[in-house]
Amino acid sequence: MIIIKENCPDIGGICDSGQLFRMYRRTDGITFDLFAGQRHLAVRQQEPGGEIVFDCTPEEYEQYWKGYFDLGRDYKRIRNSIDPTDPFLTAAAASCGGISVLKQDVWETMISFIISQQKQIPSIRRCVEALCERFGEHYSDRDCEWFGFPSAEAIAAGGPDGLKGLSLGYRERYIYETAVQYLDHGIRDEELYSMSYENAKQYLCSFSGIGEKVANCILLFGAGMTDAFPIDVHIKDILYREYALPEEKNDVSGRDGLSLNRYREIIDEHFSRYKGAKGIIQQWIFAYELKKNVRTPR
DNA sequence: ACCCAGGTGCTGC
DNA sequence: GCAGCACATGGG
Repeated sequence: MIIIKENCPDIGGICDSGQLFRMYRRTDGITFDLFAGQRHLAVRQQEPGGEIVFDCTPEEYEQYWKGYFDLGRDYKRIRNSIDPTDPFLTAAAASCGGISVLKQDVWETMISFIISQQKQIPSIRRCVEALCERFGEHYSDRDCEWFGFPSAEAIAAGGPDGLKGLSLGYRERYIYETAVQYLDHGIRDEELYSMSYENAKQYLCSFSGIGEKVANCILLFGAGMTDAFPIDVHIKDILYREYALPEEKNDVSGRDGLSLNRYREIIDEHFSRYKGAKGIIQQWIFAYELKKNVRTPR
């Protein structure tokens, strides 16, 4: 058991944040089961931001989970740096500023976010879990049974048709091809960490089914590149609604009325001041938007 | 029946 | 460079 008392992230908020897909809330509402790579971790937290209990050894904590939850970063400083004249961001940080950006396994993040495209989060969770059941190794500890995240070897060995029946749709081909490509030219996670943002993004985009948005998710949630800023439909909704100019909103109908480069411009204008934490801010406004849309948006 | 989801790749200009 | 389109599957 490891107990953290100071500067604790919001574990429930992380569970619902959409940056990972294999974390589950138990029926007691305060215990969470997290599956990452081949590992299982039980975490308990009575209230958001309160004391955290990790069910693991000190070695496992120091070696893996501490970095995984990004506990070495001063999140309070980031919250305090927020522009008080920005009402949306101020509200988002008040509601979701306890969410830390995770450092997940790169391969797992690649496949998870290839699956994520054109899917809602509950559906992504089911697909990732089904993939683990088919190709992952089986494990158990004293209170849990689970499947580890499958290796590239396992997926490639299944062949092009090995992914059928998992509701992956057109992403089947992307996943199989990426597994084969990864065996051919995949690099170690540490090598990716040491690359420049641009080179790392270019490398990731060389895989089938990984484009600009998914690459940014991998860099943010898997490589610790905290200035990566994935632009998805929810972020577009936010930027259009909260930050676009009234004139330009007059001309067009909705989020698709603005070009991708215009969105990049808006991000530059309002978020570049948070250098080193731009992606963390992205995660906070994304999670805040999800939370607000808890029932039938539009 | 219709629209949408943490998009990507391909075509044609 | 950018717009337009096909690509599966499930939910509202």
